Amino acid sequence: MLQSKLSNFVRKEFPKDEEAHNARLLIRAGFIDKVMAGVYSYLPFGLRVLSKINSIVREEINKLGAQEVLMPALTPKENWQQTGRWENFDALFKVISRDKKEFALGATHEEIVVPLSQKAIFSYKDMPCGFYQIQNKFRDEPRAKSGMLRGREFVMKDLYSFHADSEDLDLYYKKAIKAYSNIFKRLGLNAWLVEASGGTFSKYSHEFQVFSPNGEDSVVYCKKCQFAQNSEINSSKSGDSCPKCKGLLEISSAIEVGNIFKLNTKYSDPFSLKFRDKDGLEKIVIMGCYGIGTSRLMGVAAELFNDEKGLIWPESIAPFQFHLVALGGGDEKESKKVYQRANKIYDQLLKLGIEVLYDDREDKTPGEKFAESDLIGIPVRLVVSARNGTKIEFKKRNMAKASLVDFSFIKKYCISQRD
RNA sequence: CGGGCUGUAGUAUAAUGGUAGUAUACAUGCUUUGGGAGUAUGCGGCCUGGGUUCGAUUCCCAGCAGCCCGACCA
Repeated sequence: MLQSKLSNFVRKEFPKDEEAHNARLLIRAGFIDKVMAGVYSYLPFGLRVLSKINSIVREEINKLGAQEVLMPALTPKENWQQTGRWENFDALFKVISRDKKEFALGATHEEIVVPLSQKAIFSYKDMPCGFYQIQNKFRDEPRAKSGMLRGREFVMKDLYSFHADSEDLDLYYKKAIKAYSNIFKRLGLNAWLVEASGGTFSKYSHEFQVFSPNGEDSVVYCKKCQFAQNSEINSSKSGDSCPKCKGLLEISSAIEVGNIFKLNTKYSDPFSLKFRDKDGLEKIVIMGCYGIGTSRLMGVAAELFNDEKGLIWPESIAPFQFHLVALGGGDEKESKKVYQRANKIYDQLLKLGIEVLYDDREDKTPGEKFAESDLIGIPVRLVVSARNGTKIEFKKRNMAKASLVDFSFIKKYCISQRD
């Protein structure tokens, strides 16, 4: 994309109404805009990152065999009454229509997906079966905080699985854990699988937690055997011995990036979601649910991957792979040549199918271009200038050193990245 | 929902019971071009309502909004 044609949302100052590192950086670098507490717009750069996260999640969940659907955000009161959550779910956003009918904005979709699956699940042969969606969720949080980490509207992938028996659920659950691990690995996140309470969903659950000093959660963990529990179900202190391997327990604050539950019949019961089993008997469907906040993941990445100059995106979710920066100025003829060379490189990169942001703005000084480039945090910066002649300066965002290369090097680099 | 802090220009900030300042951004000109350039000119502002006062952006009260702590967090 040509930067000269893009609206520039980059700011010189951090916003005063955000304290959370992730939101400060994302807003300043022009990825998101704050609309109100806990609600943000995704700007061109931010949307690219979010879309990439969603794509990775989609790929891995598709591999699980789940089917993507899109359910409504506006949902009927009756469904929530059926499960008792119209009254019990405090964070449910409720809206009233002009004829005084009440609705809920989707905070989670058991109440919608169960009646939906009722239309496709009749036999044990119809299972296992999984439906998922990537959609905006609404939660009336008592207090929105930590920037993108706890919003009132956010993007979430929610998957619901349906099974004839609990063994099949166990199997699916294990596969889901693997899928989630793949997702976090691809995002460059070191996520721990942590046992947690099930809240109102079920007896217990598993969370995926990324350690960070700014996390809301607290995790008790053992490096030796990977034992990990949320502090809400384990009151051990740092230095206590691990119940599994007697190793040393440690405690870290952490950000929850995924949560999976065995729902069993909690939501199939109220809707009488039944099927005919091999033995001819009618039985109740067993369920699991699996959530990942993809907009939160963007916040987590921003929270973790940065330095004093700005963001540093992992390749897999960077808004662009290359930031091509042309430095004109000085002698007019030389300047023209620089932009001509840069234009050509831009075209060549596009032909290679590379996502490249091209800073072709002739009215910006080098200092401003560099500062903005670092702030945006694209993994590789390519500089074309009179000083570099026909060579291109190649610099990784997370490295201090730059090197002068030919286009053939860049081509090779792109190919190596694909493998 | 309790407690605390804060609302000044697009953004970030300063001062003040009596004409609101700086930086940046924006517009125009000239100069400049490898780490947020220089210069000149211009445009642009005190959250809302009430109270005290001759006079309130400033003090008081309320509301609204934002942030933080707590409670909550499916």
